[in-house]
Amino acid sequence: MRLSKFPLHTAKETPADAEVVSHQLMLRAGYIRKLGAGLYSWMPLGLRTLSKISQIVREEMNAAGALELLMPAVQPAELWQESGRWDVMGAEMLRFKDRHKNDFCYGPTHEEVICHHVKQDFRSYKQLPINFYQIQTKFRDERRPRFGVMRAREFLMKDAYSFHLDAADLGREYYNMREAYTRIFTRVGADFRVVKADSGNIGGALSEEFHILAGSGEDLLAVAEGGTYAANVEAAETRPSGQPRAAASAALEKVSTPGQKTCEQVSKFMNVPLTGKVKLLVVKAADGGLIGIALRGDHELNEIKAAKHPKIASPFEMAKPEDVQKAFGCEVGYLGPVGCPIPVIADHAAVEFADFVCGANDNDHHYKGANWGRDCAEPETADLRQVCEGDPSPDGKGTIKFYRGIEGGHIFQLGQKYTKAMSLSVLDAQGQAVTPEMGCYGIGVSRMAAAVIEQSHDANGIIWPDAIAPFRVLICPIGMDKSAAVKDAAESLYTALTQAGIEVALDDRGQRPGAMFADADLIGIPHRVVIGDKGLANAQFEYKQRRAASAEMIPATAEAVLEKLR
RNA sequence: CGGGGCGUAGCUCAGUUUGGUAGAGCGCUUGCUUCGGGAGCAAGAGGUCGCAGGUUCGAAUCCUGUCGCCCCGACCA
Repeated sequence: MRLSKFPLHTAKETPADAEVVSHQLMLRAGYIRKLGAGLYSWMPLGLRTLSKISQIVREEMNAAGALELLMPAVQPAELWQESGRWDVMGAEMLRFKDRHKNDFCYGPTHEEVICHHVKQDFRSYKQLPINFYQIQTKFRDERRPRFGVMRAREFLMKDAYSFHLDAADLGREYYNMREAYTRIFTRVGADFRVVKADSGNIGGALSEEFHILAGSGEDLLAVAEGGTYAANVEAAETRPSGQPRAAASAALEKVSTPGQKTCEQVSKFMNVPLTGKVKLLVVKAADGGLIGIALRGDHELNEIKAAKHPKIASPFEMAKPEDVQKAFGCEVGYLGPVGCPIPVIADHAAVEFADFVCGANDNDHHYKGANWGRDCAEPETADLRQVCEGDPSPDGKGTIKFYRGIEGGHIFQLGQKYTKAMSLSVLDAQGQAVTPEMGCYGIGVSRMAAAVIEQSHDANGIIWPDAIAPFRVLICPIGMDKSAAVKDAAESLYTALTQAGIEVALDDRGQRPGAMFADADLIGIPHRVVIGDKGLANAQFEYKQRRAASAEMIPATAEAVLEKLR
């Protein structure tokens, strides 16, 4: 590609509304342009990278035995009513009517549609297993789109759906996809981790996320140092310590603690560590009433775990302060398990110590020397808290450390949730109707481009891995319009590399060197060849890898350049 | 959804408090000089000041409405 014929709209100044580095650089380098909130056009330069990621995904999905198809982005409401998600999805799903006043949505995902098609054409166990995928534009009306294409409303996604006769075969395909994803993320050049995940409102049993590690990531990951455990903190388990609780040694004593409402305040006021306090949260119970959740003073509730507890309402909802006042006769801030008027579930860690401090269920008062079993009932326990950095890994191997990550892929074993809802069945070898097991596997293709930039950039701009760079090599001729030697050398190198199948760009815009170098660094082309009279006098090109600190001189031949690309 | 902020040239922003002929830098066009890390000089082009209504002799500026965009929050015992 000759840059004189290619729209390279780079900017020196950082756009005002871009917060994260990838968004800033993609705008400055002209990869994307914004159309509206969470809506971006991919300009020719950006589309080259986006297409490369798509192609890697496509190649690995094909190699893994999945079959590409393409479904409509617009979907009729009936399918969603059938699965029961028309009412569940909420405002995130963009809905509209056609001219006949029929309801439609712009597909946020395609479980319903693929189930519909499998139902149309699949009758026999002999036709299973099958894995369909597509690379397609999705729309999710995010409550708050941000970070450019990283959390856009419209985005490019690879979504795959597999169908199986039994759970064992689903498990096999799940690991097949896990392997394919690992190859995809590796080829794209990302530093990533596979972590256990919460399956969210998609449902299903087992699920894992592929996270691209970056400090700006929206997700917090709990990874075991010195072990293999890794999970999104949303899903990271905690385990009882296994240490027996010390015997009660102090008498229960009510203490005046005027105005001390938070754990931190009480801890400081009474001079006890946060780890010696039990806090009580009041939430909506599954039966419509209220239920207390006891946590150690320094721990935080994991709402996702709470919502999964059979006695706690799902979706999770904190009790209103008025309702707490009515039930306890005191303000939120003085609640505790001793003399608690509602049932209590405790996190494991909240029952592992004796002589604790807690709210007295009386304004401006706390208890000290409180003990489970003596001053209040031994509560039911469960894993309800957020994992902490430094916790032992739940599998016993290693210690938890936190990382930030950008979710680039997510794989699920859905089981029969959708196949059942959509009344899908095939006949097995015995002629019996069987509901297939289903898996689904997504990759945020457009997000991945931004995530790689978050991970790979410097003060001058993007640093693309070779595999997804819009061009692998950029030729910068110095004084091309003045020097016939430079022009000839640049043209013949350009031709030779093109013929060798290398994606090469020739900066024939007639820019000054500084401007060419600044653009080269900003758009992040991994290999740069500078051709000038000085070098040619010694039969040399200057070669520089984008990531390298300095350039080197190489023989002025296409072979020498190709050698550098190997 | 709640809170805060911003809409003025392609981009980044002044100007609004205190109403009086629309500004700068970058970018763009032309010419000359320059030419190894975003050149210099000169001459230009480019804005119904988000939109609608109102107040006023006069509105980018004041008032009302509206649309768009951005940020923060949605863990509290």
